[in-house]
Amino acid sequence: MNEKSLEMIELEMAVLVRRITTITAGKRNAKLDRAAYLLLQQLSDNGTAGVKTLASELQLDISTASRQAAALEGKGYVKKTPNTQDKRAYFYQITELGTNEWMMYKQARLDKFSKLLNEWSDDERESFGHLLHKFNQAINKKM
Amino acid sequence: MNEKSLEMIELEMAVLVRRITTITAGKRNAKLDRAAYLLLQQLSDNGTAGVKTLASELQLDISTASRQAAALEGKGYVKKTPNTQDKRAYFYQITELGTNEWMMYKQARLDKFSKLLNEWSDDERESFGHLLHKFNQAINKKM
DNA sequence: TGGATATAGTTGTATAATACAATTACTCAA
DNA sequence: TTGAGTAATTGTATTATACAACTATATCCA
Repeated sequence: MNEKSLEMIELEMAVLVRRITTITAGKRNAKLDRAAYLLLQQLSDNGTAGVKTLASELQLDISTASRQAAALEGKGYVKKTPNTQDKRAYFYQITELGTNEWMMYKQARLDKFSKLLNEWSDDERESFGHLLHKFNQAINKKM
Repeated sequence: MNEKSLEMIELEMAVLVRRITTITAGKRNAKLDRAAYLLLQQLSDNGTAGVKTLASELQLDISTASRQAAALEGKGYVKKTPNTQDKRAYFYQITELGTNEWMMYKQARLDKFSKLLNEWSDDERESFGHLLHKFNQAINKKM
């Protein structure tokens, strides 16, 4: 294995996380944070789910997922309905308001990425997306 | 611009940050955290620096950099010497102990990445490192 | 030259995201 | 029918961060 590439990935990954933390830290006024965004994305993609499922999909502790879901419910972005089969459990479902907010937030993110990457070639963007996906899969599989 | 690639990057980036947060969150016993690691890296690469410089290089608030530097000084990983030219300021320098810890932490990270990426081709690893670097530069320039 | 302004660093305080532990209410199987 | 297991919530602690107030020093200019 080429050690130089490995070192580059290792370093740039640390820097990337630092930068993204900086960017997403200051936004006090934003209606959605990254965690909420991914949670809504899950519900939007896969329909209803309970806290346990959400936590496992997002690789969060159940308690964290529970608080996030409760926060989103408070804002009216998700609806919580009791599971009549299993009275311990609930179904969470994204609301129309939640869908709207989620789509607006997503569009804002897309705009930001679009500006960041507007000088890249189509090849580079495609390759980057593909490799990021592959990397995330590797994490899922191996950690 | 190919919208599909953009959407892929946007989504995978959110997932990546989530995964990395999960990975780095639980490590109570680790001697270094990511922030400290980057700070030591700066001092290791560029020699001495004051808090203000470190903060600006890491894109942290000065107060945060100050606390991190103080924490590292407490552990004996950096040495703080007064700047005799400007008595408001100090020079921070990595110690031998700090260098050792930093190198061990770095090696542990490299091992982890090595395992994650061991099924990738050299081309993929090189390309990923290069694109990550390019992305970080874009963030630096445009945000 | 001395007072106003700027700067390096520290410390107080607040916030956000998280994990772990304890608890509650319920389910299920022996 | 009771005891082990489970879904969710809530209490508590930790960590990383930013912003604001402050201290000590430096610099600038009238």
